[in-house]
Amino acid sequence: MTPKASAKPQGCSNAKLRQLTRRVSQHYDHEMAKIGLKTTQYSLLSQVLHRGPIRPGDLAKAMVLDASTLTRNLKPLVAAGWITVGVGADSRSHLVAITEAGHEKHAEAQRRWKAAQEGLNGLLGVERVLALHDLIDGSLQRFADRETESAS
Amino acid sequence: MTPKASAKPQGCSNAKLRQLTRRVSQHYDHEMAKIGLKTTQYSLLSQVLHRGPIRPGDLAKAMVLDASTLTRNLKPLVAAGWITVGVGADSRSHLVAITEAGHEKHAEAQRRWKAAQEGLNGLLGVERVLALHDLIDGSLQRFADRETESAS
DNA sequence: GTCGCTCTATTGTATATACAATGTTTGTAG
DNA sequence: CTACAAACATTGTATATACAATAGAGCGAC
Repeated sequence: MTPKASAKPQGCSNAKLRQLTRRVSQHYDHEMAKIGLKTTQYSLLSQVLHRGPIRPGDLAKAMVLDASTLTRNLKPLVAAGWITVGVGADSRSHLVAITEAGHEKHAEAQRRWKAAQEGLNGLLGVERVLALHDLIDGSLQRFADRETESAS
Repeated sequence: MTPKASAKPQGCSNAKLRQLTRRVSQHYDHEMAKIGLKTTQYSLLSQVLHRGPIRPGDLAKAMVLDASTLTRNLKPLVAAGWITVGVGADSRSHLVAITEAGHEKHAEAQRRWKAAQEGLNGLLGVERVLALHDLIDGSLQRFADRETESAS
């Protein structure tokens, strides 16, 4: 038996992940704060730009977010006039879309995002970031697969 | 130039990380919910058990948490009688400690935590989890190093 | 000794997050 | 056609999170 095969993760995977997420989000937030945005808001704006107009439920699924969380996260963006939530074909469903002002804000924010992204690459090293992306993507896929299975 | 050297991370590192954290935290939370705890609360209980009695500021630093966040996260645990916040030697500093009931709750919760941890290992694969731990630890170290530098 | 500076922690305010409960609309069984 | 189930989104409630502002206690300079 190789050492690798018998090694077991030490410490709480969840706690470690949350710690790193706090650090990284703060890094991005400090950049975004210069233009009055949170990184979560930039993410949302970006997703609506690329996927919208889209129903809230579908957007929540795409972002791996609870639908109720999405509803609440949209509020400040709607209040700022960057996003609209209108009625869809079906009167019980809605449609989320980006506005002109939203487009402009996104373009402005994208420059900050790139700065933050490159800052992180510099701090952690590009190879480490690439490795992290791979592991995260693979892990997210496992979660997604499990959901698909259980639905069958 | 090798392909590896020129590769750049695609997509937002922060968004990816947050997505995975949501998934993983939900996984742990579903296990912890059986005994009426959030995983963040288990983490806190665990840290106070191992490090306490400890001053709030020191605990916050150790957990990479804002001091104000710690103050608030302690409240439900203090209300439940698992943790106490008393005065320290210096009358402006406090001391956080675990109670008898806190010990018992922690022991109960630890069994759930182990189940969640092993469930995650099974879902993602032990090697992937190990690789994630390494990358997270290395990344956290980079952040910590930067702080030390800037303080010098 | 007292005025200001630093250290420590908490409270004010806003967002992020999720589960449970609710409301509203649509479809369907009878 | 009516009563019930399914689909969709939101609101109720609680915790997590951070920055800014506040409060209170020690410590030094003079």
